[in-house]
Amino acid sequence: MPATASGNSLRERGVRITRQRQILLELIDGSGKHLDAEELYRLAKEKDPKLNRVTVYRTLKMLKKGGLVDELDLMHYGGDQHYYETRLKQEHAHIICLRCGKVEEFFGDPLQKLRRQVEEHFGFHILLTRTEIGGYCSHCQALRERELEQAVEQDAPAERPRKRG
Amino acid sequence: MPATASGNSLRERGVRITRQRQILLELIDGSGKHLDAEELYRLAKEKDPKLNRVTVYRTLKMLKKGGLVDELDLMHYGGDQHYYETRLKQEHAHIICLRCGKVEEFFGDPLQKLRRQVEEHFGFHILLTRTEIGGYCSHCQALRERELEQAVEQDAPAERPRKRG
DNA sequence: GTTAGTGCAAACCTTTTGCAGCTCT
DNA sequence: AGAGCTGCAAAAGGTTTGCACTAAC
Repeated sequence: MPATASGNSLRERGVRITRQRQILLELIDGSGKHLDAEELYRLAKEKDPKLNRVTVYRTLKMLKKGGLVDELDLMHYGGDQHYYETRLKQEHAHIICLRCGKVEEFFGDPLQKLRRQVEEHFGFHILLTRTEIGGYCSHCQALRERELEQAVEQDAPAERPRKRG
Repeated sequence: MPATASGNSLRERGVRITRQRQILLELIDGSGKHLDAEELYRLAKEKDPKLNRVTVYRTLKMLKKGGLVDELDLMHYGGDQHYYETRLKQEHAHIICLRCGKVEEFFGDPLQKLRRQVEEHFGFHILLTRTEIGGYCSHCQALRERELEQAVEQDAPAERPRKRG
């Protein structure tokens, strides 16, 4: 169970495993999606209504610092918040459809090659990497074209969804 | 000059070239660095003290939308603000030293290969990409080690009371 | 003259901080 | 017992919006 693994690894560093942290770790590990702080908070409150938003932020910060989770921006698709995922062994890129918001993950040798080349070329010691690719998924490409045609007809440009506003 | 090129390209889209926009375009194009909104605002005010911060944000948004500038996060090195650069013909990664903040740019075939593979593999239509790599530059690696050693020494002068003394 | 763009103030969203009290070890 | 963690309130940082006025075309 990944949550337990993280728990152990944290415990060894002298970090206390509180009820709140267990809940949050399980959610980050268990949910198949990339959660942002607010969504994580919402889910966590279902398990413990007293759990505070601040605790979510503090826990995320700690996990980030400890290298247990990675922080993503997902091309700011949904706004300026950050998304989180448990750190995998293998590097991968995130591919975000700017129309439907679907996120794909790409594991491939260009990423490892990039890493190696950067280390060699600059003598750089890499700690974290983030590769994000935005555009339209195969499904949305046709739909997008139709949208644009309609937009021209109606002179009403379609904006992508935002949380604010 | 790039500012003029951008200006023309904008004009063709029916965007008005105001004094404020000229100033901002020149700054983004001319400065060798990656500026964030606040720094851009500061520099712009030197040329026109009446220019408003909001205009900076609105102009950046427009340029982003128009594909004339790219938005970077630089691994949130300096906080949660965004940085901007004029869009180059060639894709490149940003390599950020998390100690000194120095930013290197890497142009290399892994990036083109990544792009091609993602397009082929997912049938994805790529609009923008962002690759950021954080770590320690060659210069800072040694300094970082020394910092850590000193931190340990100052933490535990004679003994090393891990849990209690 | 139109219409897009600006400045100003105020709102907004996300994240952080200070502090008193609670809890894990 | 005591450092570490939590909750609450409040603030901070970065960005956006509403509206009346101004300026580019």
